[in-house]
Amino acid sequence: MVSIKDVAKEAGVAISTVSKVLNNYPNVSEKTKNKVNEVVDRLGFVPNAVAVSLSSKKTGRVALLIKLSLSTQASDEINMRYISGAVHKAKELQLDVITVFASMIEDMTVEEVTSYFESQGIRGIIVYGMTTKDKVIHKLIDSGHFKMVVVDAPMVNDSTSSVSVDHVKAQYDVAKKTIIENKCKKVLYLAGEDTGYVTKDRLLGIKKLCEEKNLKLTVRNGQFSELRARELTMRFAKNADCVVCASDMMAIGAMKALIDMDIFRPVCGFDGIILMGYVGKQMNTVKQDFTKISEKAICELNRLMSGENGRKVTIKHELVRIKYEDIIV
Amino acid sequence: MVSIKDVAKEAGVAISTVSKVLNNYPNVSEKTKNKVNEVVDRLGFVPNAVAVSLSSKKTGRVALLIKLSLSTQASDEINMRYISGAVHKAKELQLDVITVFASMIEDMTVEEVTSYFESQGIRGIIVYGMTTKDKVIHKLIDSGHFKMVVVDAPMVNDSTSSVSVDHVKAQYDVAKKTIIENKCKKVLYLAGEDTGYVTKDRLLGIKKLCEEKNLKLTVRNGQFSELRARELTMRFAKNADCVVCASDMMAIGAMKALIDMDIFRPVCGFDGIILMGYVGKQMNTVKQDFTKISEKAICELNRLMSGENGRKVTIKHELVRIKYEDIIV
DNA sequence: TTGTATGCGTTATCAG
DNA sequence: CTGATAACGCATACAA
Repeated sequence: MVSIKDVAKEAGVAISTVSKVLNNYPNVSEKTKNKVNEVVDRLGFVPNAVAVSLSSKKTGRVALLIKLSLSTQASDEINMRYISGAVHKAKELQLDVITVFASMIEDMTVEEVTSYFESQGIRGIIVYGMTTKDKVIHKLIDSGHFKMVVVDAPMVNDSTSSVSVDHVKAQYDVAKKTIIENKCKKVLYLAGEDTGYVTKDRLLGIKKLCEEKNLKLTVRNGQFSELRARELTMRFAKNADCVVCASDMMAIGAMKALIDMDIFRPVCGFDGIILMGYVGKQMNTVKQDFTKISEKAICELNRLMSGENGRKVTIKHELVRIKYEDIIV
Repeated sequence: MVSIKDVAKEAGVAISTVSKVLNNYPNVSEKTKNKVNEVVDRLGFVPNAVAVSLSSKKTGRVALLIKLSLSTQASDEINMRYISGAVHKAKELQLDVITVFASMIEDMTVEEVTSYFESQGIRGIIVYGMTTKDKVIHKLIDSGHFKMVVVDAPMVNDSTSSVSVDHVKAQYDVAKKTIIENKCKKVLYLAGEDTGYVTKDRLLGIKKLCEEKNLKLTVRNGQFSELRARELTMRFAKNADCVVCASDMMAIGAMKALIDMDIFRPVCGFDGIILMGYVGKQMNTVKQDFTKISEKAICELNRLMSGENGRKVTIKHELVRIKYEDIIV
């Protein structure tokens, strides 16, 4: 392993000089700069990241905190998009990423979590899919100990940014499109887990729409569960003329139930997962670009880590219909 | 941040003594051991992983090298299982994991890849889904520079282990079951990408079966593609009485094609992904426990890193039929 | 059994 | 503009 010492010796300069040209310090003559760079290239020297972070006390190390709740198709797809978006962007920004699953820290106290991350040299954390019940994460955010970005939760303070699509508007938009296309009057809305922040927002969206359009709205808690959506659809769909769902998995459950019941109701979902193409019936849904959301989250974390303050970042969404022909590869 | 120095001072001993009790060295009196441990607990001291690895020159740091080939349902599900299995087991073994996507190193030379991983303090690498065309990875393995575990590829040497199910037997088993259940005579086999190591093995399995049972075998290259499987099924399924596929995605493509063609042929797949439950028809398939495979891979890497030699590890598979009722949550 | 001293590879602070 | 030198937090050979 070629170290800075080797470079220094070979170039006939001091270690500190090499360090300076590596880090683009001023006050280094062009001549020595060139000489050092030449040697660096020739020897294929790459700074030892471990030593750099020990010395500089800055790790640029980031943790992705991911919930592996239900092991459904949907969550796998979404989490993979999150991870790959983050990892790629992180490499670009020279950050180092580790993946942590919520289950790994679930019975730790804030202090334990803090020292765990600290011992790992973590400076920033991205939290995906946080709920109101995640007390430890709330405390972590309040402590201001780490720079944090929460995806799909409204936390913002000096060291915390939030990144998400506009769930209120997105739910409003997709439902409106579906309802107008089918001239509906009575909406069955299957909401998500009531501990989720997005659940509240999406509910706001559908309520706003129904008030505006003067539609009858029935809300049931489907807990983001395909099975639960299936049951609720069986029970309540007859009295409605469309089923608006707060997630694609619920939309799929609802649609499959309707097919089994042999009645037709337009259904719309939320997320834009590939599985929507396999159900046999097309549905409107909100396409969230999870990769991009995660890239933005990394960028935002980078911003925070360079000293800037937290803020709210909103990502654009898109309305789509997912067909089998479109997704088959 | 509480350091070893603080602990030493508080406990009234030398830093080296603290280090010794932390690392369970012999020759430390019970008394000081207790005292130190008490202080460690009280102060909530956790060793700084960065400093540890710089000092010991051993990082225990591991990279997961993942291919993000086609962004299909299947690969997301499989990769998430791989990642979560590895991350969890790694935490248990006190290893530190980073995720790297093949695309991030695809246009690097071996030297560049080596110094990249080296600079990141990586000592071991798990390669998922390697193909015969991955020249750089081959060279990396030959170099013996890192401890490596290849999942689904037959590489083994002093510093390299392979982990996978027995693809020959698995393909043989699942096809046999399907063929016997349906009394088939003429098999259409849709093989995978011919650069994949598993492709060869699975092909061996089906060939063996067909010879044994004296069945007519037609082999076509479906490239693990759902679309390609669809096309091939449309073209060739009429002349066969069953379709054996080297992957679930192809099985799904084939089954959907058969439904559209309005003819029936038993179809079997390979992998055991959840999506199989959404196709409407049940199929036999091989269930690979990707989480466990990845856990084993980490264990194996840990073994290699503690000085042992590479070997071949085989994981058990299972034959299943995936029904919608089973997977809905 | 315990403590001292040195080094790991780098950055940063000073003199020169 | 350049070069010693002291950190960073910990491990470890060696001395006591």
